[in-house]
Amino acid sequence: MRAVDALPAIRSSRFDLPLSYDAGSLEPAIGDVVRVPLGSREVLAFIVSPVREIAPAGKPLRPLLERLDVPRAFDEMGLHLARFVAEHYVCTLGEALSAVVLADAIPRMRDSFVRAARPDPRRLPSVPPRLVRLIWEELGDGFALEQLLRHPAARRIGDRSALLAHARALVRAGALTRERRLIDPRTSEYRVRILEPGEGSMRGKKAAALAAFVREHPGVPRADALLAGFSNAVIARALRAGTVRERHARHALGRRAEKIAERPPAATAEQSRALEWLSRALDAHRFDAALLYGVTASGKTFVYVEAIRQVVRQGGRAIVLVPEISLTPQTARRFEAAFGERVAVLHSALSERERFDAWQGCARGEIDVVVGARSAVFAPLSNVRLLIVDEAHDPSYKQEVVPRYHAVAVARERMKKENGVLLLGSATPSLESYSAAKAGRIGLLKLRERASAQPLPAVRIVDLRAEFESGNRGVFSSALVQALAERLQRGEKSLLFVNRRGSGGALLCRNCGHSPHCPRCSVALAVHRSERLLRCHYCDYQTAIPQRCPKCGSETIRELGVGTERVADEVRRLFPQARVLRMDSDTTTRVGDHARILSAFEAEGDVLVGTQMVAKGLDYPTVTLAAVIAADLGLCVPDFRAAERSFALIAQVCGRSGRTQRGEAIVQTYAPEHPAIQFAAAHDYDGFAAAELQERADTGFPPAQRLVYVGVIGRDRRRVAEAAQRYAGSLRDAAVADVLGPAPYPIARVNEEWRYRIALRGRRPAVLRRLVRERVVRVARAQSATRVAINVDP
DNA sequence: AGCACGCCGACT
DNA sequence: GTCGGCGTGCTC
Repeated sequence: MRAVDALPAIRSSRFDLPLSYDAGSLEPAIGDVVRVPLGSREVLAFIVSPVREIAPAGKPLRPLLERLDVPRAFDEMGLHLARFVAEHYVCTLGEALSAVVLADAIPRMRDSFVRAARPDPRRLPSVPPRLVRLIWEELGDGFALEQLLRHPAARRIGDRSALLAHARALVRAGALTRERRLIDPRTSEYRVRILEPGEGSMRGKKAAALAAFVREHPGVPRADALLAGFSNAVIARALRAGTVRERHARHALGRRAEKIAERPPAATAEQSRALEWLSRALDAHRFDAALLYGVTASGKTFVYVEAIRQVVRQGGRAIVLVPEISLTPQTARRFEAAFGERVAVLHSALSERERFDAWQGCARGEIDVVVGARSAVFAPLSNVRLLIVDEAHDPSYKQEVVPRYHAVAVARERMKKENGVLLLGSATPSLESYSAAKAGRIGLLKLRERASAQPLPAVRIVDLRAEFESGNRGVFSSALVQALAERLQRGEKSLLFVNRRGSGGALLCRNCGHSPHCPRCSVALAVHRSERLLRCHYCDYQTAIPQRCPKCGSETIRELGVGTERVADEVRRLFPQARVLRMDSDTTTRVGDHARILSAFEAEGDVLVGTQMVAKGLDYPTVTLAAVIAADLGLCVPDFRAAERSFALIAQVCGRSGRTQRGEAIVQTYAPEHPAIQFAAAHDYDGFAAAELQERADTGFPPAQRLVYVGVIGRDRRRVAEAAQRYAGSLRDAAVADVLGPAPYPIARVNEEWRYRIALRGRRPAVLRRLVRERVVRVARAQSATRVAINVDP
């Protein structure tokens, strides 16, 4: 008999069991989507094993019902990486696969209901007559459960589980019959919209710019035009006027015939050394890894491109991971220019269809180089010889929802499996990769010089305490005001980094000390002056800004701290003639906003005010001043990586300044003596890393030891606290790891749920994982009032 | 006795 | 995630 293992495609943290089925005459391959019986139901499942011949044993296997005619959901490497993620991050294989497969490319099974006989309400006392009336008078036959759940009248009758229970009762009574229908995936090939130059002419600045853009890049996908900052309205207008035409293309890959004949600059001595190391490692055809430690603007991308050239020349392939935020056309361009149509750039502006096409292009062998954010590490490319992680220290490589994987760890596993080379690039490496390089466990390639030979900017630390004492209550120190004035006078650009969006922080009543908090989360609400709202940055609860203190009625309720909005206003007040732009998650809600703001800044801006997103990847020659408005804010967060993150951020912000002409940086702080600030100002990563590694060794935090967080979450605070105590007690009884806590999370309540956390610490991650599996995950299945959230290597 | 509800464990 | 089995407790 021919048996094969299939994993039911059920997203559950409680179901983690590949089941064996009789393959019959089907020829299922790994990653195929099949229909299988499961108990009394039929569900979709993924094939997770090759077919094997077995002797018919006691009880017969149930059969595979059908192999669906869709492209396979993953390949052998995808399955291998999913298994790695499930094992390493303590989640189910199904959860891990959800990171590997494109959900929209998989058909779905949908429940729908067909009406049989309208029931007599007296015979079904448990079902509200209102619901029966709704179903028989308003919904059509074959209505989906989701349709019922979305109906406003139904929502008033009960919540999801109540409505589902009622529907089940009606099925049992014979009033409804239930059908399972297959919903086709939302993707299909050959359907990418691309833009080409047209004959028509029209007035309008934006439309003319679009026409020029399309002439420059004929065949550019519509998504790229959006990403480049042209809005749908502009595109629609240009199409109507005929200045551009749109057509459907097979996929977005054939377009880069444009050879940006960019002659590669000659390599610096340091770049050559790095490339030689990589060349040797690639030729060795076994796993190797290195840290490419290069200061800001030292030409890391050049090394990536040249190393990939070698790989491609030898018939291999490469993946480049970049933090989502740096996925600007600027970065992607370098790779497109070098590798043309053999590059797939996976960015957030792609539609599901385009993403699917790019994925299929990989699977069909049409792609040699993939550039993308975190999830691109799972791209179905074969023969990947080189995997590059740019800005490898960036926190966005850790996925914060299940599966909570770190792309660098997955990249490493992938290269081990494929005997390839892993290259981690950073100006401020994570302490994990830095200590690995220092200890000789991975290679260390250094780029100490900026490619332009410009020195790093001089950094001035401004003590805000002294500023306050001398009577300056404003956002800007006098040094910063003066530096800004000089830049404006000389027509140079400035960058102001603020680590908080909105106009400010919390409201605080100077009379009674009251501060309005979110009713669902335990955080203060942030002031958003321009929208005249208080907003929760965790659940987005919104309410009006009170004029008087809601508690004592005093009018002395004021903002505490500053955000991007307030800083931008302040610049405009001080320098009315300055052209000020703001960039944060409030001003970049739509696709293309990011690029629109950046190009406006490049073209005619004087001052750019922003959060994290201005710190990374920006490369504008005329920025000669970069400033951190309040450097200590990041140091106050209760996270063992607070200093590391602050150092990286300050170094990055400073690195934006003076890339091609001499620049300076200003760091405002209430804690000028803090090592993270001192070392960052001195451009001394090695000094910082040595001090911080010593600190981690003393306190037992990573990389000295490994960490697993066990979160216990639920609506009832007492039950959550009790469950957390039980888990902690049981973990301590095992006596194989340090158990810290439980303690409330730094934000103890989010969306009406309480959260307690236990930290497990030990030297051997496998021991920690086994402990969590045996004493938490297994037990958690039986608990319904609380759930657990496991975070390995947080 | 008949039936709704909640809690478990099984699902190949 | 979903189903069915089983025990409990309520109503006719």
